[in-house]
Amino acid sequence: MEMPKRRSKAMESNNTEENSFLGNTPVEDKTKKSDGHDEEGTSMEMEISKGGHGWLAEPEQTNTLMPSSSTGKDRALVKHTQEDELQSAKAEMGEVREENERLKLLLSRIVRNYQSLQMNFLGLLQKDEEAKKSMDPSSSARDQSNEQDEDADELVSLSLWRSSSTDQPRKDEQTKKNSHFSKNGKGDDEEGLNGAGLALELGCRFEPAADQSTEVVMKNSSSHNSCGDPKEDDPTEIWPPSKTLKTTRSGDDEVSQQTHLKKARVSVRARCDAPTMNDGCQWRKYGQKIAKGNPCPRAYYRCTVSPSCPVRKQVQRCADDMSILITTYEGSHNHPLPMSATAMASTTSAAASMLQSHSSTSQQGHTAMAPISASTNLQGLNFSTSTLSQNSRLPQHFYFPNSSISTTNSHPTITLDLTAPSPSHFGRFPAAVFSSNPRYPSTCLNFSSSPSSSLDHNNHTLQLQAPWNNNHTAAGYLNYGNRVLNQVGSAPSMGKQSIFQEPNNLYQSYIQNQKPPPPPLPPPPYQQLMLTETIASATKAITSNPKFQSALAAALTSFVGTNNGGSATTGVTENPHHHRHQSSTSTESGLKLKWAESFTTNPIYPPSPNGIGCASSYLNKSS
DNA sequence: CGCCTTTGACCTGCGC
DNA sequence: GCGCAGGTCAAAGGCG
Repeated sequence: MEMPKRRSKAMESNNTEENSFLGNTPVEDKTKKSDGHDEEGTSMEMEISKGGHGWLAEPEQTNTLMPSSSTGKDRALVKHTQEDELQSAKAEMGEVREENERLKLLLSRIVRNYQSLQMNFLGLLQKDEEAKKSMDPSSSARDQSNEQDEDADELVSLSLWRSSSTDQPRKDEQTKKNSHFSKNGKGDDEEGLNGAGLALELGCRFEPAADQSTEVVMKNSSSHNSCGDPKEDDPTEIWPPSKTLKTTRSGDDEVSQQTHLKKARVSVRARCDAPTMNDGCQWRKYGQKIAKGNPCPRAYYRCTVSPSCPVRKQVQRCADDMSILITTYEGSHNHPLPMSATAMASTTSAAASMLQSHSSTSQQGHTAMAPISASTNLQGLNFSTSTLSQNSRLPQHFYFPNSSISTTNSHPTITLDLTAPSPSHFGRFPAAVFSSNPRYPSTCLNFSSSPSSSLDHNNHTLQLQAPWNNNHTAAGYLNYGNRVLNQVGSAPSMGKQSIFQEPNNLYQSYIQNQKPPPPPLPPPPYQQLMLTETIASATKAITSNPKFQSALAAALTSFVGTNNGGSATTGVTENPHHHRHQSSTSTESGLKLKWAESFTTNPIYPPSPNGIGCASSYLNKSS
């Protein structure tokens, strides 16, 4: 256990050296880029720089067109210079155009793939409904129905891996997928691309058996975020050079890799009155500790779905706001997950992968900024890691100068902030707040609402509102818009919350004063809407709404500095079954209308006949 | 009776 | 090397 640590230290220094440019200013990045080598994504960076996006503003450009007023020589010189600049600018424009074309292509692929999945989903949905209808008292019918239900469940799970809509036998599919993960070294085929990374990665579909599967799981789930993305199979592309060094040097690749991966954590901040968030998994508490700096005890849970499951979670109330529950996940499940747990699992897995990406590119320690991989797979915030290697070379990142809300110093932590402090709703995009702890980058994907719905084209943010707390479930519906946060990172999520949290602070104070311990009564059903739902629903809205798709395209255009040779791995993954469950089985009264409203524009997931747009009933199965 | 939580002890890693 | 803090273990007790 010590060795990996020491190695990782060395790695960090290595990494720091290799990625030292990450701390450079955008201008420096630009300098690097403009020496003629157009690696993937470079032009996009340039586009961003030129596009008026504040964080990549480029002062150089402004000088080139300075009017000259002196002699003819000077004038000629200036003119010459200007022509050069013009030419280079034109060349850059061309590159940008190419890049845009590629991204358009990518987007269209994503859309096509999505539509295909949608068709599949609808078909399955119909089947399912027919099966339910045909459920009669006869045992045979029931058996059949049950079988179908099981199949459906299985389909759900299996489909999570699908990056195409093919209907292969499920068992085979799963097997293939698993082997595909570990073996498929190429992926330039359509399936690999599949909507250019439109992998339905929900992360936790592994053969629940072997001990060594754990290692595979760790590798797959954390570094392979998009099953269809072939590049992830190359460890050197997944891991920063230093990390690769680490694993190769040790001669104990899997163990050390796993050791490393275990350190990656995903922290979820959500308002929740319950002692723990219902994330769909089964947990057993194995310890509790008072952590320094927080009077609230930290509870340690381990996943009990499978005895060998390495996943741990820590639950702790936020010291500043007791209504906020901070749940930190570590590890990846090595067993099939309940439906209700897939979204969270995929989210954490994906976020962890994203974190790995950050780790690979921002091990600068003192730099309180974390780059973001531009690849945002919004199935549960599935941030593809396939562009890792490029990220490490191409500093297309966002820099946010703030420290993280992360509570750990020894683990790279990504924080998903799902606090929903304000009932205001429209025009939100998740705000990605990036920060770092002293040693590891920490990323905060802030899903909290923002005080303003104004449009600002300097940033592309996505905000989702989590319907966690009963007190905020009035706003517990999803909205999206094209809202931009200026200097998102300049205010850490906590601070950010404080900006627009006043009404809730009142409530929270009230809560804290009135009932320090969470009420023992079970919350209304809609209160149990879990992160899974929020994320999945967000995904739903994200993927189904053309507006969002265009927004996504914009985000891609702005964010994606890396493009895998036209097969950028960014993709919006879909889990049709997941949606089916969510959209068809809801019994939540508080949310249903809102959800329904949110998805009214969604032709794929219309509100259920009874007007229920989104459900969490499947969550209750496991609770 | 079995499962779960509690809780003190112990282990490990990290900083000084 | 030492101390601190985080994390885990495992016995004891509670609960259904």
